[in-house]
Amino acid sequence: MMGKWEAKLKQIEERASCYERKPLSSVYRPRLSKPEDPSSVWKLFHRQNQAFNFVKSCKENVHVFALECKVGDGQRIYLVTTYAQLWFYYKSRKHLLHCYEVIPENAVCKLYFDLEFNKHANPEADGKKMVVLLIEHVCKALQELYSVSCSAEDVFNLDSSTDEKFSRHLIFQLHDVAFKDNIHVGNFVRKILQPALHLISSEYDNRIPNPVGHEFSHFPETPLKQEISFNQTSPDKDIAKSWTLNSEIPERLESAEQSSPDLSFLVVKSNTGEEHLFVDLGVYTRNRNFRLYKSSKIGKCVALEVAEDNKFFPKQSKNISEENQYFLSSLVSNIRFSDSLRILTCDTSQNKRKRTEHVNSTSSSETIEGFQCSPYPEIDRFVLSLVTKNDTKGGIRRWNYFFPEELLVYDICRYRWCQNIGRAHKSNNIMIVVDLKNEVWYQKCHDPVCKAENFKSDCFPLPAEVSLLFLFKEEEFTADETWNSEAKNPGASSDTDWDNSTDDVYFLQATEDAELAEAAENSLLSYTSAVNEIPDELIIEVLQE
DNA sequence: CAGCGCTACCACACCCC
DNA sequence: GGTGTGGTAGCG
Repeated sequence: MMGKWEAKLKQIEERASCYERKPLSSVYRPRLSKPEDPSSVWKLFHRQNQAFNFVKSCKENVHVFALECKVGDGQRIYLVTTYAQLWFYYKSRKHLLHCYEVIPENAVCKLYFDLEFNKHANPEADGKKMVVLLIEHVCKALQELYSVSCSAEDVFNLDSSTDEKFSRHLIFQLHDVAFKDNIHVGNFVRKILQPALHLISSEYDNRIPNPVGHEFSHFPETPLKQEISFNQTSPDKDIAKSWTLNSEIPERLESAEQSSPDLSFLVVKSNTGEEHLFVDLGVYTRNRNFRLYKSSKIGKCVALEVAEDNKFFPKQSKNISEENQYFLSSLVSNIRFSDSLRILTCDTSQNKRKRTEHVNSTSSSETIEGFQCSPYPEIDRFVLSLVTKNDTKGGIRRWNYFFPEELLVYDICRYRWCQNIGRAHKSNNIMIVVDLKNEVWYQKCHDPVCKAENFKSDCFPLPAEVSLLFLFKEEEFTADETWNSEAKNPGASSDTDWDNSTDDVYFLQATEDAELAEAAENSLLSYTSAVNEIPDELIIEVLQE
């Protein structure tokens, strides 16, 4: 035991001295080149953190990929480049044979599945049929929980089977729909597969109370989990409770349609004879590595290829080859912005409770605002001025930047005035969308009714000072060393704030989490606690539960 | 010189009947 | 025996 600690300590000391010798020398300082120069980005890192920090400092729309090293022990290095450039070197399949997409935490992503079973242990299992049934079940659940319509033709079906193993990846190509991040995808998948989980573990049967008597509600604000007390000291128990709560919804839906879905086809045996699910539930963790189309694991020579029963065919394009289209479709975190993009969420009630607790404990303090700034403090201030009328002082809950369209989307809190209905919403928040390209702003909102009609307010011009500042941002760019103190104090921002801005602006989805992570970079020890302190309140999309 | 993020599992301590 | 805690091996 002591040896472990000593080894760890030594490791940390070594790293510390390494950082001292080369203090953040990898901070990327782009030249002030013309924007139309398509400068190439191709950079390797030994550490995932460094790769993501580089992405943030990079003005191109780049992504992190993991490459398996020659040594067969699962060691990886991290490549940062654009999708286009990766494909250019990747397509010949002479290099980059064992490549993984890193699905970034907190990034919007597609619904995806990793499916597998051992053929010898399940001689009677018909893999293709199981895929068909699973897709049917998932589509039905998407319809019932989110009113999202899709079918097998929207599911990119990739095969990596061997004689030993049936193995597939499914990547759902939903139209104008994405999940908030892959943690939410995991919550959704576990939720809709609960009937199958019951079949495996009889323990669950004892824990789940009869749902009769609970009212079904589409809204998470409904206090239907009031009876559950918060139990800080027992995380395991908490999880069990959240399962219990989540199980209420599918069971009620089942009873509503007079038939409970038979998910017994999902139960397979492992080579040791234990019962498992056909669906691998272990692929929904932060920064999950997901093998790329046409890549193989390092020890094996079986790559992911389009399955023979795949029914998804990407749109033909003049500029992009069909193979490239398949490649782009296979990328879980490759989400194109569209004006009507819907972000689906699926929280465990455990997380919801945590968030509510946190809001309750901090909402009165000043600290929240400090973390709610985007890299554009001037625009933040303008947006805040828009959501301040009389006594109502709105705030910025979080912001997203969409690279190709140059859109800043602000989620507003404490101010719900909606131009569509001419009054404030009772329980749904609004958004302010800032279009940097066209120098206008408009309002949208999270209310299901407004969403259903795809409401978007008239466009209003951005004030001259905001537009002008944006024009000058390239010139004003300098290296940033003063980020920490500035970011936590947006009110006192000066023009040096633009130094920070260029860091995060081109990130597909930058949240306060990402900012904090960077803020804590100089202090590795404070990283965890800082992230835990992020104030985060109720969910955006409210169609689930 | 150099991966990452979990979860299942174990050993142990404490508590209560 | 039940329950919580801290630490680790090993899986994906």
